Amino acid sequence: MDAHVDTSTTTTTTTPTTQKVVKDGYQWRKYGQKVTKDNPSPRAYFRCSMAPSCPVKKKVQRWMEDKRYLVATYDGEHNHDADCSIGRSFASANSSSMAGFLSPETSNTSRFQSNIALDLTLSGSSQEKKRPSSSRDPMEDYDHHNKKMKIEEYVASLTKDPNFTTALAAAVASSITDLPKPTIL
DNA sequence: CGCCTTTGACCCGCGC
DNA sequence: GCGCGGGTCAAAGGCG
Repeated sequence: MDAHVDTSTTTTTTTPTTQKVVKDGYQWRKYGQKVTKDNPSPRAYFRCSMAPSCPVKKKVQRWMEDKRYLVATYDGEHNHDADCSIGRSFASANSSSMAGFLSPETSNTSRFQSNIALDLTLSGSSQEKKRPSSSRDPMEDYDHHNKKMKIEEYVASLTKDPNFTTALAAAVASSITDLPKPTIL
């Protein structure tokens, strides 16, 4: 699959299905939540509920550095099609595994996953995202920097990248524009 | 009525 | 071998 990475694809397709349809074109079902030691904020675990056999998992946790933001980590590949066209572009972006930011409390507390996911490849600092099979886990990328590097640190380093900041701002902005009631601080 | 969210407990793996 | 942490499963409740 070709990597069609485009932030503008943050098209928040408000699928009129129910309300559990996330903007990335997939339905996610929460199956657990846990507070980790590294980050006092609870980490939520989601699975793709569109296909029972879909191995994709998603972890969402508030960014320790700035709790207004959420960090989403995708694990695995969807073995089925997305729900809508936007899902396809995201599907290619999310295909292997990646971490992304979700805009702050732009919606109801527990509906946060209904926001947008920003592909980190846009940061320009980690263009090599989709390898054949070696680095399916995001941690693989962190290893390139430091074995001890944690997600939060990785994220922090990314924010120092002006390209990433720009991409993040763009994504957040587009999400605001798209959301019914923006509540960004 | 069906699906999703929430919470607690249990299990597995890793490090000391 | 023990302890700690992370991740997953299962049951109950709530909402659409």
